Amino acid sequence: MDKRYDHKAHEAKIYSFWEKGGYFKPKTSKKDPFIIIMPPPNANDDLHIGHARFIAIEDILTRYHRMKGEPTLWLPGADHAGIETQYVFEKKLQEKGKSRFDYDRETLYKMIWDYVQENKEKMEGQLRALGSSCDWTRNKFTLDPDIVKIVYKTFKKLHDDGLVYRGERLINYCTHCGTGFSELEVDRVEKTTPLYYIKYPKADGSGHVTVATTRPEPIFVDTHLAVNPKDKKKKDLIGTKVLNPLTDVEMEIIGDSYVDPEFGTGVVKITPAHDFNDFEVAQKHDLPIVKAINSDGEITEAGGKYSGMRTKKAREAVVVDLEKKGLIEKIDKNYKHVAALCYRCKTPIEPMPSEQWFVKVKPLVEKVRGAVKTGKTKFPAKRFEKMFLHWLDILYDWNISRQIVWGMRIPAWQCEDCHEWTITDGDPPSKCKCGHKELVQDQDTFDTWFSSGQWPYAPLQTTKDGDFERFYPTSVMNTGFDILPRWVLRMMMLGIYTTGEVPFREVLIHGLVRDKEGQKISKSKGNVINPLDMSEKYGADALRMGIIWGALVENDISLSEDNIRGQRNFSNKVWNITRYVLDKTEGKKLEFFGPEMPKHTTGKDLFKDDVYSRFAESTKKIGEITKKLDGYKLNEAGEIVYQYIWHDFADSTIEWSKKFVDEDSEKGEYTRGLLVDLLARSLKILHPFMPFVTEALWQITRKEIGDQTGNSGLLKEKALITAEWPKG
RNA sequence: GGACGAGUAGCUCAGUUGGUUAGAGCAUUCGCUUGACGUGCGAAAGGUCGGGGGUUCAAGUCCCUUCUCGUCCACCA
Repeated sequence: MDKRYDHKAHEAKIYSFWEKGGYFKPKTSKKDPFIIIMPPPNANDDLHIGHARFIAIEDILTRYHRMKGEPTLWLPGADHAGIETQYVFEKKLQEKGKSRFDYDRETLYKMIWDYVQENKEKMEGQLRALGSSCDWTRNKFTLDPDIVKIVYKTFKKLHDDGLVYRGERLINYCTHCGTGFSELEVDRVEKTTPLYYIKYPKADGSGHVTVATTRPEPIFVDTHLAVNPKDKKKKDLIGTKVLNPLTDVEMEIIGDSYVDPEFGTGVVKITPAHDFNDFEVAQKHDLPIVKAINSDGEITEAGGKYSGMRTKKAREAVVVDLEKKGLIEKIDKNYKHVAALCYRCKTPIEPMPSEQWFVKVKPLVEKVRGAVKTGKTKFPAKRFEKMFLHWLDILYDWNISRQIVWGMRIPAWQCEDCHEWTITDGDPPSKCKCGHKELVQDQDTFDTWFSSGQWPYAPLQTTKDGDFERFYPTSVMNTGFDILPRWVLRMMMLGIYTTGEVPFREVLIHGLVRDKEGQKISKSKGNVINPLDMSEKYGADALRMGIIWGALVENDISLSEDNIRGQRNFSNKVWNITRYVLDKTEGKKLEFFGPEMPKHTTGKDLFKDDVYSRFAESTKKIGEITKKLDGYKLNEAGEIVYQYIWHDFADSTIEWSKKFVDEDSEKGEYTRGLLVDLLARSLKILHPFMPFVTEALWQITRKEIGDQTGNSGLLKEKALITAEWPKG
């Protein structure tokens, strides 16, 4: 054996030994299965350090349960990631001076498809490099035809059950991405914007009413103002008329309780087409909804002289015109308000009236709430349960249409004659209910979360016969808190709706990976830690241990290269422990107390007492580690393993052993036996954390001294990955 | 405006139901080199557990209050 552990010489070989040997596949056993569906990484980029963390977490759990003899499945996959991928791809096009409008739908789709396939393969290689023990024979992609079929079926079922409707609603529209979003895909950022106080002349010429607004540009389509009927000072205005400051058209003042008398001037202009509150008010009062802004972010034809201008320019022009007319009372330039931005590209979101497919969430949400309250799905970290339940309270109907090409095209066809929609589970209908045969498919695709919301069951229904029955509901869903509403919530809604059971029994939330100063990692800060570079430099084992070390799973973690280097040193320590044990035992006679705990001789034989207590210490530590793993305290489990192997086994027992280990006496034989026993146990308990070095050492140890261990049962398994987890 | 989390050694973090001298890793200081490993070994130093008050025989741990960070939510034009 080399003096040092060289991870490059072993990792790839060990991985292919596992994969070719079929060790990642769930075995049959009477025990309850353990299954994690991997949150499918987006197939549009390399894995980043955040992926490395969830890979470490899920692989530790998977390997631990596999060693406990449970039928264990970690199911890998990749996400087409609709808007995300289209955004990344469009950036690439931009670099080449092109845009999505230069290609027809089919060509663009094909180009993104090829791009994604290439990335997907690369990403899968990276998952392997980090030691992921997922079952590649069950690998799935969200756009696999059988998955798409399932998603379509769900859509049709929802529609047949009256839970999907098409309606004109205000949606969150990003003029840059060219698509609408659900409210969960909108970022809110505090911004300082001018607040304009605009005078509306009263129609009877008796003065004016002042309105405060941050958005003067759509004033020309406004037809109403509103005040609070409970506002003593303002309520007399209800029913009176003012003139539109830009068009001089008469506008009526209405009363609605949503107006806050304390804010601004207590008078609000109503722009139903571009503001969610105003839209609601307009529906209540049956006001006209006139679009002032189109999907490119330009003023519509209704805007007269402003039409064609982008909103920002139009605003400037409107303000200039109002100033000329002397209708601006004042401008508060330090007004802070919360702006809605596209979560993808940070362009301001325009509320826009549009026809889209919506899912009624109320009935689905109630079942989700029930499942959480009754503990069918648990959150080991309680605070996330609270957060989750809060989300349930504030959910709106879910807009699932996206105006992008990349994704699953919605299986809905509109009749050119009667304009009725026909929904199928994928195949185009031959004719409309009215008998007409000319039907046109909806141009839109599904929200990615609509398909990934079905990920806990869709792959299982397509992999192997019986998988779904065997493995659903899944054991643990591990994901970041940031997609708790976007993803976990959708999976719960759709999972319960489609299968009648919760999609997972526990939701294990993990925190962010931060740099060593605790700062968020971002390209712009230049503090990116590339997991593959780290793995290349210090070994995948060191990276994995480093990335779970020092913080509970649910908390943010600060990762430093020093930390990873420390773990590399640990992997080397284990290597040298094995080297020592093999050096002292190879070809020598070994004696074991046997697989059962040796009897304590209580002072009659001091040597045997020593052996006993060293063995007992390991058993005690194994018990602690097992308990920590069962409670998802991975860092604490890892730290005990580290502490035990380095300080108890190496620093204490190995140093002690040097007194007897070379003797040909009974003491020598028992000492050597103890070393082998503790080595085997150490490799086992470390394996989930550092799979490569431990498996490499297991193989070497078996080869060197496997036939000396007699019927002790130590080292009996051909592969450590499926060796039996020791009893604590 | 609400809700939540964090504040423990120089740094990053553990400390389950309150119970001996408060722990780990990294960093620091000192000392060890033929004999598993210098990616090593041995030792040391370092904390009035954010501040204040309370409950208790006993509080980092429970209660109240306060300060400082951070996160999430919210339609205030």
